[in-house]
Amino acid sequence: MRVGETANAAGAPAERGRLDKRRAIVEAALRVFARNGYAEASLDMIATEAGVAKPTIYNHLGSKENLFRYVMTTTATRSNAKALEVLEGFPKEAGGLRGGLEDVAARLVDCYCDERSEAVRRLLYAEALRFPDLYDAVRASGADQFIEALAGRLARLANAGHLSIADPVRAANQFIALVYEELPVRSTLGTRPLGPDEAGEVVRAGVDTFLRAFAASGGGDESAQPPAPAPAP
Amino acid sequence: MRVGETANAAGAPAERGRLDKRRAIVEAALRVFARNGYAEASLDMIATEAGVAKPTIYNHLGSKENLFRYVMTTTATRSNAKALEVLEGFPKEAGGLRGGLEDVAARLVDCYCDERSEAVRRLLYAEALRFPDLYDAVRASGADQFIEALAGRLARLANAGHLSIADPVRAANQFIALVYEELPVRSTLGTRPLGPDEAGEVVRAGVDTFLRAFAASGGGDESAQPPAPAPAP
Amino acid sequence: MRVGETANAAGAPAERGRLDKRRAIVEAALRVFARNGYAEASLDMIATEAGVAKPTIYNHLGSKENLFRYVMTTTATRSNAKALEVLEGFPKEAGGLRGGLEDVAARLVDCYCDERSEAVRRLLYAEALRFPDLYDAVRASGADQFIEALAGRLARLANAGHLSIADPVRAANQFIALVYEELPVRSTLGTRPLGPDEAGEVVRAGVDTFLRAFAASGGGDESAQPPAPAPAP
Amino acid sequence: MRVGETANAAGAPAERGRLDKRRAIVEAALRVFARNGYAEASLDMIATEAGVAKPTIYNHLGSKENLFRYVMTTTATRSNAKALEVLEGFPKEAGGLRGGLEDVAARLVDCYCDERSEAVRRLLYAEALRFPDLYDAVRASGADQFIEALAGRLARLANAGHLSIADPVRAANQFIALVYEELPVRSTLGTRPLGPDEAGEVVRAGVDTFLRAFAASGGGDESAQPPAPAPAP
DNA sequence: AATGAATGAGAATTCATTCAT
DNA sequence: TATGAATGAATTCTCATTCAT
Repeated sequence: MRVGETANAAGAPAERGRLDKRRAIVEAALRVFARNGYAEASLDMIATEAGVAKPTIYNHLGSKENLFRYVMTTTATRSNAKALEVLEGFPKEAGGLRGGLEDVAARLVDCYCDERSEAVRRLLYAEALRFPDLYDAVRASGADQFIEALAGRLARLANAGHLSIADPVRAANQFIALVYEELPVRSTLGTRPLGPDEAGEVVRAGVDTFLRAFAASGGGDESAQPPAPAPAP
Repeated sequence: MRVGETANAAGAPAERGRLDKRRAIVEAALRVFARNGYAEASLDMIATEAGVAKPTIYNHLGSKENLFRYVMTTTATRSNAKALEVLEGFPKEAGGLRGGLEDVAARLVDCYCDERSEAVRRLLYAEALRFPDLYDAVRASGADQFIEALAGRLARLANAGHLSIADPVRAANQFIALVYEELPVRSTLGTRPLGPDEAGEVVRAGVDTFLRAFAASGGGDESAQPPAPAPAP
Repeated sequence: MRVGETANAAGAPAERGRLDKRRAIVEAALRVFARNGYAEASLDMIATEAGVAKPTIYNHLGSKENLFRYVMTTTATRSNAKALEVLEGFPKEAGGLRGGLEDVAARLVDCYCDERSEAVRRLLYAEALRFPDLYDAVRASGADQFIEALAGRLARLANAGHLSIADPVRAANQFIALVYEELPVRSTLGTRPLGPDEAGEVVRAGVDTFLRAFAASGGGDESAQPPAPAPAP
Repeated sequence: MRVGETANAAGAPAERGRLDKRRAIVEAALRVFARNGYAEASLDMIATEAGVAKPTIYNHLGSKENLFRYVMTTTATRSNAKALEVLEGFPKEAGGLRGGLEDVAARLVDCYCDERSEAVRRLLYAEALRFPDLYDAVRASGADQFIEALAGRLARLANAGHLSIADPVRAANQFIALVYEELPVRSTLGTRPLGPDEAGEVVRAGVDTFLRAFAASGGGDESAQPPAPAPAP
């Protein structure tokens, strides 16, 4: 039994203990990698934090590199699932469009700013050269799917005449850029907590700009926000 | 006897060699850190690549950590200087506004995609937790200055009635987000070269969205781009 | 229901499987020890190669050290039995003496060059210090018995006047030295296959020298070989 | 400066200390390898026994494997030099032939039974599979040279009519086999000291058999030894 | 100022062995 | 009886750093 396996549904009690250990290892590993980066995370730390002996990690995951890959893809997949759930609340009509977008954006940003997501993002950057394939794998199982789904939602709104969008994929990318990209800077790459509603402000401003750009021209945007007062930098 | 950089006739040869070594060390260090990350960059590699003995690095820079800080801030400062130069070409009138913005954005993106900048960005992410102060230092001496300057330029255009911007700092951030943020993904965090004009497309689309959102409402945008046909993703 | 080869009605099936496992373990162990030496042979390898679980080895043989001892003495005993069989063809008269000795020597050398014998010899050398008693045990159950038997045969020939031998044990040792000792060198200690008839040449030359030295002085050696032309080294 | 180097004649004082350390490492390594075999010799032991820190071994010799190779070839080369010296006393005339051969053989056997030689022999056997090339290298720089030299001496005696030898290389091999090969068995592969004159007896008996076989036929062997009384096995 | 040499501390990984089932 | 899982101990090797020159 090795890495890729999924638990057999009705596990024997022994199997149960085994899976507990495995889970403990993976969770500890994410924490330790997040705190220290790949190179400076030692298996000693991970073993201690997981409450298992070092060789147990090797029994389960094979090697440090493999453990890292597993932790990263697993975590990214979980994050992605949450992000996709967010899309279910995507507005489908013009009525409440702004509010709907803000809501979706806020919850999306929440996913992105989750401690684990931030950790994965930092680690991907950090190890982009050591694990070039990993970035692609994580994107494929994560952000790319999300972009596609978001593009589909935007296209529907455009088809219905509520938005004016030529290239939905690009618009999706721009949407995310507008509502999120200022935040890593403000949180020092997810290292420092954001102030209350700091994310909210960025989200509202981002959605505002997005709607200014893409709201269907004749479009009665019911609640065109008045120019907000400049927040402190 | 230490002499400044102004026409010192005599006495420099020894001092000259010393500075050469220091420069060689710093340059080698950037390359090695960029390739391997902080933890896996060994002073042996750096010393070899710089053509000096290991203790010489200590003589000049004190410690690995200090060398890293020095390399990062120095490089970031240099990058920033280039970015600020770009702003000098910023358009000041409505005529040629789109072209001017595209030009500025293109050159800015060029700076951001420079090998050294990408390396610094990756390293900042990677070591955000180990060197939390470093991120702030680099931002302060780099991107923050640039944002402020860009915000100033935008504000001038707004004052002149060419753009409609309530919060120039936020608009500056959004400008950068729109014209740049898609690129790291496409280049695998600066690890893979971009296709020809891949950056150009992103830049044009970003400026287009920016102008849709912020062009002064009555504003005769001389060349309002028609909705582009959707490019292949 | 599995039945043994003697008509034991009841009780054997489980026992049968057990013995099979034991045999599999011992055989796998010999191969693995031979390939890797004692220290670098892991019980994992042995278990895998034997097709059993690691603890099963402990159930059967107790410990790595004990397994090693058992494998070595067992194998040596088997080798010895074969060598003793060879002696049954030992010539008993002057007629065909040379041919008979060559024949015996050839078959003896064959035993010595058997893969398993070579392995045991290498392992004995390798572990002479770690298992000093093992060497004696293996000698006692192996080569020493053979020397004694060979000495007996030579003594009989001497008594019958066909050979002139003062100390039969020493002569036996010298016989073996003459017909065998060049071979380990040529086969890199049993690690490389010998060329065709490489062993044959050494054997013939050895027997020739032996007969020159020990043929009964008046002795009509029926086929005193003329000095052979020097073979290529 | 690396492995193969020989000391520069007039070493600076610093260089002197360096060479001392290197020598200490190599000598300690031979002892530890001899006691424990390759696999069970740890660099910790070697470092401790040499009185240096572990990394110093790596600085000097690069890796455990390389250290082993170096120790083996170095030691073998030294042994060989001694063996070749022995040949200088080789008898050149019929007069005193037996005594001369016995003398040479005794001193040769002394070389072979030297603690270091025995250790190298054991290690070669032990690691024949792990380091197949090493055996050849050691033979080439050691025993093979000696065999050739001995063959030359025997050929001279044959040319002069004092011996009757068809194939001198083979005769050289047989000479060594006769005077030496019984000894490893008696000393448990060099692991146990030989009794007083145990080697002497084997040597005399070996030379006796050799001369019986190869003394020039008409040859007045001045002191044809009477058949010795059989010694106790 | 620059360097060759040396080292203490710590890294990943493997192994013989033992439980609990 | 046979086994999957777990582990303490030990291995090779690397690294940042310091001396003596």
